Amino acid sequence: MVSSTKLDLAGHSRLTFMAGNLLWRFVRRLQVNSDLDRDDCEAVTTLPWKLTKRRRHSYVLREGDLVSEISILLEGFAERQKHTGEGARQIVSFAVAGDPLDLDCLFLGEPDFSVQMCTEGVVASVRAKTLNALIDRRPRIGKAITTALLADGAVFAEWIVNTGRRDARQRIAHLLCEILSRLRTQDIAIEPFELPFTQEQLADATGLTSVHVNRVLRQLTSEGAIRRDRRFIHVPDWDLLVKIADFDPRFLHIHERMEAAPALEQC
Amino acid sequence: MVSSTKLDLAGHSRLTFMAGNLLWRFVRRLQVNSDLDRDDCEAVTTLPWKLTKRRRHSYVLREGDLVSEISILLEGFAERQKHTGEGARQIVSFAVAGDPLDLDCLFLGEPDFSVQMCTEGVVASVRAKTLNALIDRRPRIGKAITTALLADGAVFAEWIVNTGRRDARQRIAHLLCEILSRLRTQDIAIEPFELPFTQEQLADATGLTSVHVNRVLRQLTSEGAIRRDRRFIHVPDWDLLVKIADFDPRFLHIHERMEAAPALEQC
DNA sequence: CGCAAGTTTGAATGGCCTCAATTTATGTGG
DNA sequence: CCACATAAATTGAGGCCATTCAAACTTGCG
Repeated sequence: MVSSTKLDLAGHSRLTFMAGNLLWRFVRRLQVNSDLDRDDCEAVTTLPWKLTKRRRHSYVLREGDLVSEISILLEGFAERQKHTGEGARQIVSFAVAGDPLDLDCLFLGEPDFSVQMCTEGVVASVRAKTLNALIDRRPRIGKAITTALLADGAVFAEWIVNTGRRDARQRIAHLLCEILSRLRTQDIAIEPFELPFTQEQLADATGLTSVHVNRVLRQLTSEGAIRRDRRFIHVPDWDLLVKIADFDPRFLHIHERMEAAPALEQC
Repeated sequence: MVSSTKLDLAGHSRLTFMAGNLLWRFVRRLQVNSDLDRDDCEAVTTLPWKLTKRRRHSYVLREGDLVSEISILLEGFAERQKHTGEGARQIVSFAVAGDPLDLDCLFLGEPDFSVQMCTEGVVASVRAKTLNALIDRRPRIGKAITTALLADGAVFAEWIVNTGRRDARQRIAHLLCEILSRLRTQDIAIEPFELPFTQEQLADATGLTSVHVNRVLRQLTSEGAIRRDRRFIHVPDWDLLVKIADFDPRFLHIHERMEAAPALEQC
């Protein structure tokens, strides 16, 4: 087991100390698809990360921004979104703790999307140059990053299927299944699961309107697939939800390699 | 300007010679996003590629296949598709000459999609091991491959926007604009543009039915945005089509670096 | 030339949208 | 801790875009 006591960051302010801990979530995310040894992991966590507390609805990145820093979500939820020329919004992915928010810009440059916080949360950022240097120094980390980004791409493809070929009820159920599955790989979601998305966010992620999402949520509730409490959604019957959603988790490319990951300390 | 006369492959059988020529299309595709010097380019083209002529509708790859070889499309059109549990098909991307077909499997392993030829065409394949070794030997090529794959991911994201937030007329117009833009980077499409997709393929790519695609195509024709001749679609008024489609090519991440690419000989 | 694949057209249906109003939650300042 | 303002959720009525079903027609291919 790796403790965080060796981090350069130890001894700083409480926030900084927590940061060192939280960064393991990013490492764990990389390890979902790749094998990284102890040295690799420490090389990642000991980069000069800058931690920022973010408020709900704040923008981490806007379309067209110059990306000189790369951001990782360590706590909370965020969304990646695009807009049509007519102003309609489409959410193209959600990020949970551990997920990179704009890492693909390291390769592609200028982003054609925005990233906005769904909840308050914590974001770690590091200079793109620094991260590039690390990748050059440690090809295995570069490969792990590439693989993680391509796994995100596979999720994009499934979203195309979701909006293109499933009805509203299936779309929403599928989205819920996906988010919950991804949370589990980070040991974040303990039953009962809770999701902090507004109905408008669910609508913009599924290509529906918030009015219709409201009606579908009611239907899913009456079916017993979900239970609701204010903005939070519980899933009392996972199997039922999976069945409704036509959910096959293979597109997530989650390899069961968690035993190799260091335990995530409580913060 | 770089000519291809120095290729090792020159002097082989006609097919092999053509192959060497055609492989520059893949190199050019990589150069859309990355800088590769002469040595890098030759390192790619001189890999032990195996060329295969493919018939229309044949499968290059099926979901769940073991991917021991990586395939590149050198001529023709192909589609990447997924299926829902209920059997509905959704096309998640089209490939044009030069595009990799399953290169992401090099990182992700088992594919969760199928690849099928839309037209007859030529596919180059090489052992995954061999390509991996090349990437390890030449990190710049690895980075170019990563970047090209992430650009494909950005196209996925735009497809989510397309199916989620545009109406049928815009969706089809947008798809046509995308394909034509990508063909141009390969100097393949000379006016008048021609597209070989069936209406069912357009439907499965846009989340519509073929019946409705037929009606929308007629509308686009009556508007003067396209002209049709059997299975082929001409675009007499590019600007009009772009306007209808709400098409902003930035999501394609095509950097105008074509002058650095070698001229593509006629075959 | 004949079958299969693809296109075209019509009619009826329905899933989801639009518009609009009301109720309930959330958050902020005093 | 209440009052207020704002954000989010809820509900109803009406309408349209795209679907479904079905049939005729055209093109492609062996």
